[in-house]
Amino acid sequence: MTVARVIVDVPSRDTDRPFDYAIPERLKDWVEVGSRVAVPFGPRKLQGIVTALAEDADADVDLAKLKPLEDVLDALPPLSAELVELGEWMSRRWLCPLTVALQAMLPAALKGRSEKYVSPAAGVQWTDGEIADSGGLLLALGKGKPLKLDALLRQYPEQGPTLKRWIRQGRLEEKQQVEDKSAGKSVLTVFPGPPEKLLQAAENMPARASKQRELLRFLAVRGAEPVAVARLTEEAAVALSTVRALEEKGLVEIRPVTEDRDPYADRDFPASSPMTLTPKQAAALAPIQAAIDAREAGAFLLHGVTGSGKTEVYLQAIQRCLEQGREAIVLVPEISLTPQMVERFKSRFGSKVAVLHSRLSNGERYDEWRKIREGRAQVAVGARSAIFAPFASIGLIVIDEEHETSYKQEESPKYHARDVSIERARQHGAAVVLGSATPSLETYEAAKHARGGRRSGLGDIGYIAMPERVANRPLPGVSIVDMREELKMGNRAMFSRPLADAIRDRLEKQEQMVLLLNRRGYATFVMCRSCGYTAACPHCEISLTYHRGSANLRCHYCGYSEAEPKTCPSCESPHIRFFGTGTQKVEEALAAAFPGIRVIRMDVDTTTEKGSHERWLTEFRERRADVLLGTQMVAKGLDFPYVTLVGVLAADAALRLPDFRAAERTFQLLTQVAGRAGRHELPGEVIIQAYEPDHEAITSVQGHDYDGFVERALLLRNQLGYPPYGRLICVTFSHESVPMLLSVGERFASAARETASGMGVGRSFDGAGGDALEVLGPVSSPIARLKDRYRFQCMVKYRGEVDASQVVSRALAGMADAVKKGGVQVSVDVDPQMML
DNA sequence: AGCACGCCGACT
DNA sequence: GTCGGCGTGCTC
Repeated sequence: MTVARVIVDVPSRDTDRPFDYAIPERLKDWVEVGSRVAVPFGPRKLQGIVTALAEDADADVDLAKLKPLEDVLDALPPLSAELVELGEWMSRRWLCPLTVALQAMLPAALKGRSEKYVSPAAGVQWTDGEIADSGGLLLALGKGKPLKLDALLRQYPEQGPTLKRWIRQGRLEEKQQVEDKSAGKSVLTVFPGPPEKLLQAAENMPARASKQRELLRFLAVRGAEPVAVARLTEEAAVALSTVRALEEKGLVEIRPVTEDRDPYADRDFPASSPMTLTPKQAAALAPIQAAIDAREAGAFLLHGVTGSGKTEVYLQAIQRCLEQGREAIVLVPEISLTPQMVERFKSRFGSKVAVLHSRLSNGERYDEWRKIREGRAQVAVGARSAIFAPFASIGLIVIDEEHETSYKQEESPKYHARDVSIERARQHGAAVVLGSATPSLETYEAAKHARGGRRSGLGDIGYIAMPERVANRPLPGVSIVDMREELKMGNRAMFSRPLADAIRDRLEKQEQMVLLLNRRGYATFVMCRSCGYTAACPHCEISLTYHRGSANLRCHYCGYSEAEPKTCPSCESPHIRFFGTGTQKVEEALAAAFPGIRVIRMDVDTTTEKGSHERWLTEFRERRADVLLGTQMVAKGLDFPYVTLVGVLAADAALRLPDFRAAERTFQLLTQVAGRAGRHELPGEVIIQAYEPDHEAITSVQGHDYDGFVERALLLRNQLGYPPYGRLICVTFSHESVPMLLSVGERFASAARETASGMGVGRSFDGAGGDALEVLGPVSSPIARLKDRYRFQCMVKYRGEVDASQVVSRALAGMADAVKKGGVQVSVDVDPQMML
């Protein structure tokens, strides 16, 4: 008998293995590897994914005792055998439960949690007293429709015990159902009759019915194409009743239609055709096309300076891929997934493109996802999770701005889309293109062998350089201003004199500017100038940040907030002040120094509203503002022809963060933002303000010297055993009690060391070459407390061909019971990107 | 992760 | 005596 092997949706180590189920006759034709199913699991009902079909049950389970699958939840399995396999690989690679990996591949609409419903059992008598005492609960239930248990508990909190007792006594019936939120939205749609008939009817319409006559003529001209009621009433400027009146006369038909919510339906994308490539672009495209033609997995680093025309290379590579009947995935960092970006792909490939980004509603994203799943789209453009686009035959995966940290997911599964892309490409025989002006050191090092270096963890990566801008436009001139000198000269303003002069100059010429406030490490926090007290979250070891709008202090980690203090809570001094600089303050300073200046401020506060990001950029593009001021989000991918000045405030703010990638990040950010200037006819200029102007991360930007910066950085990484030469796994333990954490941490550290030496891995990390693994810690985490739990971490640092994931998972398995009993939470981050 | 089963304190 | 506290063990 064929059985279904199912991974149930319970994200824990205990249940991280397949459970076997019998397949009832009625579901036989529907169950496949990758099917989403509802299964009974103990006393409850859960969602699961079929990961295999087997001829016989697992050895230690009785075949006769298997429970049957309850339902197959989709007509078309949401995952394929290939994606299930990819999930298994992820689970091993990033040490997460398989269900967590699989879940990451599904659109939110399919992550149906199971819900409990309650209804009165048939034939049960209720006394008047019970009905009265239940405070309306029984009356609500008496309406016949089963109600959600958790909603009832929320609505009638005092009735909780009574409710549970009745369920136990069987007087109330409890049913559990796996919810299916996947049903498409239905839209009321008008189906007009033939135009001649409509025109004739318009003639015969009584004189008073002018609105109906107008509508009939409108429809006749518009044609027989069905149209949504809401759209029609808007376009024709008529009331719903007018449309209904035509329906009653049998002139149009109205019925609900389940249709895709195309978020770009109301936008026209002018068609674009492939541009003639520059010789450099053509030279870059050739090896990529050759790899696509060869249908063998392979990866390239496309190292092109800002403005070198990488996107056109992507587009033509995708073109080749589509010509072969294969599909393509394009990953873009979330914040540069702007309409500008989308437009380029939509213009070239039209309806073949599905767009996946976080600003879509769950329903909209599900519709885009379905276009891919059902073969109606061949190109997926999206943020990180689009790497799981359910294509059948991928020919090309592009990762634009591959150095961006947003490709690493910070929650479990803590995967890196770059690594996933290489594994997926291996399964499909596809080409991977990693594009960047400032490649991550990992990628750069992996590509080095192609320039005469050696191999590394990412495997063999080809190297393609595009060192010049299109049309030989020069890279912008970069000057660095030493803010300490400015201070010495008596300038205490936010803007140095060179920057202020340049701003004034651009205002005069009516050109545009981008101002970047590097706020990481410079967050606005509250400090008492008398005693040095700083406001911190009482649950997390985190400074509270000041929010002017609501006049309160908030914790960015747990959401805790308190009123802004008037006096210091510690010494009662009134000299308590807000430190650091926010974009608001810069905006005010700009207005004061340059009267009449028009500023668009973009940061988390002004771009949370849906579509606001796009609106601001459009406004700036149309030159209705002089300055685009913002944090990191103004640094990426924007392309405005009239931007001739880029200013950076506090360029070195993040340099001293305790993260070994601090310099790399700073250099990348500065280079990226510098690239926003002078991308078209007008030449660009960049002014960087810094307190540490001699730091290499800053001076290298001046010379546009990526290679030099990176070579020196790599040397340092090699000496210290940091990535890409050594690799890291960060294991964090959290608990209310510090002694408990210390003991668990010590146990882990010694277990990991023992496991490693049992596998024949040495500990010495000094000297060159060879396999080695060392365990650092336990030490207090950079975030020492979060939501009232203390945090300690151990860092596993290793080099060579060590299976360190295996070491960590074995060490943790050996202490699983102690960890569980003690209530210690463990979180593992393989290849952590953020050391904070 | 839930959820049930199971074994100990404060109430009708 | 019972209701309910949460320790522990299982889920095909």
